[in-house]
Amino acid sequence: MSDLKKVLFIVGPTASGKSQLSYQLAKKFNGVIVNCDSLQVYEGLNIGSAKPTKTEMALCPHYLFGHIENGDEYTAGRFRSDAIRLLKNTSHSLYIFVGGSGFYIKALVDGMFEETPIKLTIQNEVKNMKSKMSKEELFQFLADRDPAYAHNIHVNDTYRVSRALELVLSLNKTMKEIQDEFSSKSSDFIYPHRYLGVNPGREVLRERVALRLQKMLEAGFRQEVEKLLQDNLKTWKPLNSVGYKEMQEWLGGHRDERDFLSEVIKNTMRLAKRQMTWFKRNSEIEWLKGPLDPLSQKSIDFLSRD
RNA sequence: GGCUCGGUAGCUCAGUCGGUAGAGCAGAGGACUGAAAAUCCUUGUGUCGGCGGUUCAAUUCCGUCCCGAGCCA
Repeated sequence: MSDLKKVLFIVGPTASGKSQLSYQLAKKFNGVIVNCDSLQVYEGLNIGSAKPTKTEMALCPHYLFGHIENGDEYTAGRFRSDAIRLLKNTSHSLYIFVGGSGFYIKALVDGMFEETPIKLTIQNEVKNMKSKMSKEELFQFLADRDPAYAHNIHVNDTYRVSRALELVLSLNKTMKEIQDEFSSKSSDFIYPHRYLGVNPGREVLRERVALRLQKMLEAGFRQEVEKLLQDNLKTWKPLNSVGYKEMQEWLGGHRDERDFLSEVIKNTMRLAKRQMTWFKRNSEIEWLKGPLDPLSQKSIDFLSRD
C-alpha cells in the first residue's frame, strides 16, 4: 500500500521559515509533520532547539519530535529506522518531513549500512590509541589499514579517524567494502518524494535568527538549560550544540549576555551555512525565498494527486 | 594655538634599515556513511589618510594638509 503514500521534504537553514510552510501545506493537502532535525528528537530540548510549541503540534499529527529521552544517544541510523518504521506502520497519504539535518535526510533516502555495535574492547583500544598517539600517527594507523578512506578525510579530523578505526577494526573490512556491501542491497525508502527548500538569504536570515533568539530567552531558554544541568547532563553531547553550548558558558559566568547573544547569532549563521552546503548539492530541491512564495505546478500536482 | 603619539584588509594590529605588505578575528567557499546544531578543510589587492618633494624606485625618508587620542597653554 506504500504507493498511496508520498513524502515531501521541507529543507533549508535554521530559522528560514520551514515550519510555517509545513503547516500551510499540511493544512491544505492534509499532511502530517515528521521531524527531520537532529536536536528536536530529544524530549528535553524544546526552546533552544526551536521545536514546535504544543499549540502548533495540535494543528496536525506530529512524529519523531521529542521521542528520545534526555541523556540517550541518537544517530542518523536510528532516525532512518524510526522514519521507515513510521512510514510502514501508519497510513497517512502525505508525510511532510521538516528539518535542517542534511545527513539524516541522506541517511533516510539513500540508505546506510546496518548498524554495527562496536565491542567495548575495540572502543577502549581506539580510545587508548587516541590518547597515546599523535593525530598523525593515528591517521597513519588508519591509512595503513584503509588507504582509500583515509585519503578522503583529514589528519585533523580525529573524530572521523577514530570512528573509521572502530569500524575497520571491528569488521576487518575497509570503509568502502562496508559501504559497498550496503549499496548492493536496495533501499527501503520506496516512497515517491519531492523536495522544497526555503532560504530567505543571509541578511533576512540573520534578522530572523536574532529575533528568534530573543523570543527563546523570553520563553525561558535559561531555565531550560539550568534544568538540564541540574539533571547532570553537562556532558551529554547534544548540549554541545549551538545555543546550548553558549548558554552553559553564560550560566557558568564565562560570558555576559551581550557576548552570549552575538556568539549564538554568529554560530547559528555558521550552522546555516553548513546546512546550505549540504542542500546545494541536491539538485532536486525546488527553492523558495520564503514560506509564502507560490509553489511550482509540478509540486502542486504532486501534493494534490492521490 | 604648541608638543607628542597614532592613521596599513570589515575589526584589532604587525611590518617594510626605500624594491607596492601579513597575522588573529570577522567574512566567504567546501567536505561529510551512527555526536551531524557535531567534526574538519580551503581562502587575504588593501588608492599602507590626502597632496607635493627627494629617488631609477616611496606605504617606508622629507614637507604640508586632513582626521583621532593624549599632554601643555
